Amino acid sequence: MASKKKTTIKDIANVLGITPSAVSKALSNHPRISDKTKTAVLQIAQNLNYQPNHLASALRKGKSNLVGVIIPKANSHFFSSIIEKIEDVLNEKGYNVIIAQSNESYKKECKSIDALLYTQVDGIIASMANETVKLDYYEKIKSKGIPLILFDRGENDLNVDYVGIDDYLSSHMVIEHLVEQGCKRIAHIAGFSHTRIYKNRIRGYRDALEKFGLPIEESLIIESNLGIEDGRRIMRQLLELKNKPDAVYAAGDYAALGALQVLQENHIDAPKDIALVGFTNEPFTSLVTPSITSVEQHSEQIGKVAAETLLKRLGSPNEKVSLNKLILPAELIIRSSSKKVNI
Amino acid sequence: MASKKKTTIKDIANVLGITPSAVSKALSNHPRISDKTKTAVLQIAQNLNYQPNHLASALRKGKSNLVGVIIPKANSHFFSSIIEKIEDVLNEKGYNVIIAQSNESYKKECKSIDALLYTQVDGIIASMANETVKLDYYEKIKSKGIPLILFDRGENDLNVDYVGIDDYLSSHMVIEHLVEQGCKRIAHIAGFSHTRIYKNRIRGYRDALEKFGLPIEESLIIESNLGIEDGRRIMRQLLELKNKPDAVYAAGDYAALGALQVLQENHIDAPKDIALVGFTNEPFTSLVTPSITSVEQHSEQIGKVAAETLLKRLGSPNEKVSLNKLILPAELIIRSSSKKVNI
DNA sequence: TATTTTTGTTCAAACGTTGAAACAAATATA
DNA sequence: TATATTTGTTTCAACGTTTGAACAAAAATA
Repeated sequence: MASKKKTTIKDIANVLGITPSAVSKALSNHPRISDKTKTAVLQIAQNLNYQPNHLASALRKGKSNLVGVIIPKANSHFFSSIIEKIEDVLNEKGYNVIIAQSNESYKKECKSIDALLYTQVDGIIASMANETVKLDYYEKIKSKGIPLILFDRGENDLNVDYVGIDDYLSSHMVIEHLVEQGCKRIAHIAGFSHTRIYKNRIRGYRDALEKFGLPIEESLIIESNLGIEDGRRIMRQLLELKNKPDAVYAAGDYAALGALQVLQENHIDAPKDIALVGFTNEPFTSLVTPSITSVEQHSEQIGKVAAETLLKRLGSPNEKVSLNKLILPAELIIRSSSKKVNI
Repeated sequence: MASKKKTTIKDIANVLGITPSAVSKALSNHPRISDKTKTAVLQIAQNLNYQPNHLASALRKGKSNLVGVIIPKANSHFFSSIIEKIEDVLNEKGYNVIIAQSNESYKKECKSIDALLYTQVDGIIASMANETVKLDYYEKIKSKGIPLILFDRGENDLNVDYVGIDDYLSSHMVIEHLVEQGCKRIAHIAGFSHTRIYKNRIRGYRDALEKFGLPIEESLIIESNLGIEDGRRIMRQLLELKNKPDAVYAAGDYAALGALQVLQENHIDAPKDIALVGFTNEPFTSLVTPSITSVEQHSEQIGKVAAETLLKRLGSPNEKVSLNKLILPAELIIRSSSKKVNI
């Protein structure tokens, strides 16, 4: 079968009686190659079904045209649509994208980083695992001079480009909305405060309460991993308080969903008895009954901007471009779970 | 900064006063290299922070250790957990995984295939886009002699290894369950019959009805893309029939969810009035109320077997191993939406 | 016609690693 | 002690492409 031996630039050269180097130049449209040769080369290349050997050219050029993307989990609309957008933008410019999932594990994240470095990616776009507190592996990327862009889950200490939303302001939007609905005791199912975005959401929550003259009660702020089970557990915990909240703001949609389930199991009406707001605007928030109010982060936009920022870095390497901290606007999507009927 | 020039095998050789080739052999634990040199090399490699250049070794060895995975959309538990498992198995053996999403588009799928081939992947694991009917690009993979494994969405005509579940039997399980619940008029929200898996689900549905002595009515079988909107549209259509069904079997969970929404909007009780069964066991099926009965395909298992099958091909290339058609068992997860209370 | 410029191509080295073959030294076997 | 074997290393070419320099021929300029 013809499948065994791949055709190389050399084969084309032989057919035409010219040198491989001429073929190479012809293929890359070098100005000094005659149009005659160029068309001839293209023709033969087609005939022989020539496919350039990326490995060889990458080696020679010291550039792999591969970009690594590290995400906690592809299994969410948020991340998968970001990836889709990143692919769009980078493919357009001739880059291919390698996706690695950390599964929220620090160890897996480190392995992924090593794998990407080993594959000689030209750049990395990443969102950190929840678990990650040590930044050594990210420092490693930086120290190799490989452009690194963080999105969503970033870390200020790293001093790299970042794309995300204004979590602090988003919390304000949420609280403002709930206050407008007449809520006075707003609980916060929070993410772990060692992660920047969750810390900011907590800060925003506190400051907003203060702004609206509501008291801050520590018993109403509970940190977790924001999974469904966390939401269930914490909601139960909140319902056991002598003084129950009249609203719950969860920093993640899955936690919000868990909370909703517990409310329904206890025949507590959302939004009438307790209003509920989530975060991330996962598709299911609009599918469950009642639909859940949530914060849309415009993931495609985040993906687009992250990819474009990387391209900028790749275009002008080791240039001392000042750091980009790109904060995109978020949007509160108001649904049934927080619309008090009596208002 | 030290980041600019990467240390190579040559640098290590220079430090130790030996040849690059000796270093290479030491690093790959060649038996003829003395332990003394080996430890020395390892030591210096560490000191100089040496990272092997994958590109060079891949070029030389004619093997990239990269495997491409093509999926329609990462945004589902089914596909993302398959990927996770594939990564597990392949990373273990020193392979890295490149993920490409086709977004159910034939054009994007073709582009992805080209990108993977260009990147010189050693093998490809793929699940075909719904849209795909022309197999030319998959033939291209085959013709290059690159191992190809299909899963879930496969195609018999391609003559390649396949991993999936027994769709025909799964339909039988569903119908049997519904019949046990006393259902007599079972509608089928089907996938497009040009796709093998959906064709088989339809065949299973028909044959099972026949087996249980139930009439087959063409008006109760409607093909679609199985999105939420499709489910809604088709459910409305079914409710307009003079003779309504008493059960609906959807070949996809999203379609089932859409159907459920329409039932609730029309105050039709599931399962009492109309029982409902979905397919794929997406996480949300257990989260909505009522929870939706669905078919679990054991995605991790599919991922594991697909990866292992590829490894087998990579291990013994161009060997005439007979084709593997691996059909794994599926499982019906019975939930509220199909449990008739009066039985 | 002599000289410069332009055009189209070839030459040769490089990218970093690998592995077969060659080789010398050390060790074992006769 | 002479010869065979083993051990540890070096030599060298190769993987396929790219690129700057060199070169000859053709075209333009003087």
